[in-house]
Amino acid sequence: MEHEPAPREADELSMLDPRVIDPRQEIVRRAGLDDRDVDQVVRVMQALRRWREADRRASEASRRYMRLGETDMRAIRYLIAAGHQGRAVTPGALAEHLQISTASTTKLLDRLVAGGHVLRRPHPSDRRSVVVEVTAETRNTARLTVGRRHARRFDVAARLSPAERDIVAGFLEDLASTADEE
Amino acid sequence: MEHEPAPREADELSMLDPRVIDPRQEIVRRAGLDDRDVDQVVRVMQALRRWREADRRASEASRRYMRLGETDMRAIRYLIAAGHQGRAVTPGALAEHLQISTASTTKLLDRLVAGGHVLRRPHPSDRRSVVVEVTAETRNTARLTVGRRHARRFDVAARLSPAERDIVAGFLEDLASTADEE
DNA sequence: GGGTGATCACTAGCTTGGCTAGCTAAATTT
DNA sequence: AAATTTAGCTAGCCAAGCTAGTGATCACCC
Repeated sequence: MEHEPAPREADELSMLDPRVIDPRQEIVRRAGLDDRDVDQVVRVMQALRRWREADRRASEASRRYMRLGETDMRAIRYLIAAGHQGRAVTPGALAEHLQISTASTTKLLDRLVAGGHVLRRPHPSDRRSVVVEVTAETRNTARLTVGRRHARRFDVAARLSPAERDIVAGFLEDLASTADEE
Repeated sequence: MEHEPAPREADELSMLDPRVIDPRQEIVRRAGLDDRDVDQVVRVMQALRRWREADRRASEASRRYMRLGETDMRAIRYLIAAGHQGRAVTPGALAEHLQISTASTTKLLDRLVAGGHVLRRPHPSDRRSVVVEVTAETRNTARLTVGRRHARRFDVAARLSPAERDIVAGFLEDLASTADEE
């Protein structure tokens, strides 16, 4: 088995280039760019894709390490963050955040309880309900694995100058709100 | 915080701030940053997360539109890209690309064939094998939905100056290779 | 207070999309 | 020509979603 770093990425690249996806070049014409500009923009978009893929792989690795599914990991991250802010989380709130049904959340919690990752405690004021808490051990493990990934990311951003950080942050914010449109 | 539109986002923010995730502040100390720097870097990372989330939602929307699962959509994108380069794709190659078993690929192709998205043709030179092709209609639909998303992204990058594009691309490339480390 | 509808988590049972194991036909190697 | 490898498929399992429906509790309104 060969660990191909290159062709994997290259395979889908054609869809990133507006000259390919949009044969009539409307996008390019509208933006008023020349070929050099287009190449540069494509480079940005390739980099964006590369990062997203790399990050996906990395977070998959830490999930594997903790033997958790994707949703399970999201749940734990959410619970840790909420706990950090002193907010109690009920199964219903968790379902809402994860955008899954409450039935699936019950099963999710059963899994996490069985794995020793969370506890169900009685809700202090509503006897129908429950408060979910992450165990100390899982919290620490998650902090270590997620934290390390974050630290590396952080270092990269830290190397930028303040002006560069503004440019990058502004670009990403624009991108995010554009993606959310419509 | 500031203009945060979604509490949804804010919920997980604490894990993005190294002052929270790393109480002993080793990350910050190592990078030699003051509080203002940290805020700025955190802003970059929040923006990065916001974009990733927004993009995830957007691509989910186009999957819903085409009534396809995540893997199914990836498969179609791959097939379209390959077709564009004149490369024939076999089920085996698709399995390799998607990183799923060949058995799952058979089922995947059954689904896609049933939905009228792809065709199985006999392989021209290997009678054990098969060539998979996307139907013209699905290709067009995919181009429209994926393409529109891309066009919007493209426009954002196009608004940057050439120098800014270099900064952004460089940053993202660093980020990607850092994420792949270890 | 006492009834009534809403809300909470949970259970039961289905569906989907992965997986491994094993098959047959064809290609390739010896 | 025989043996091995490779390609895709079938059979059957499992994990993690879903919808529908339940019982307990809450909140409101008379």
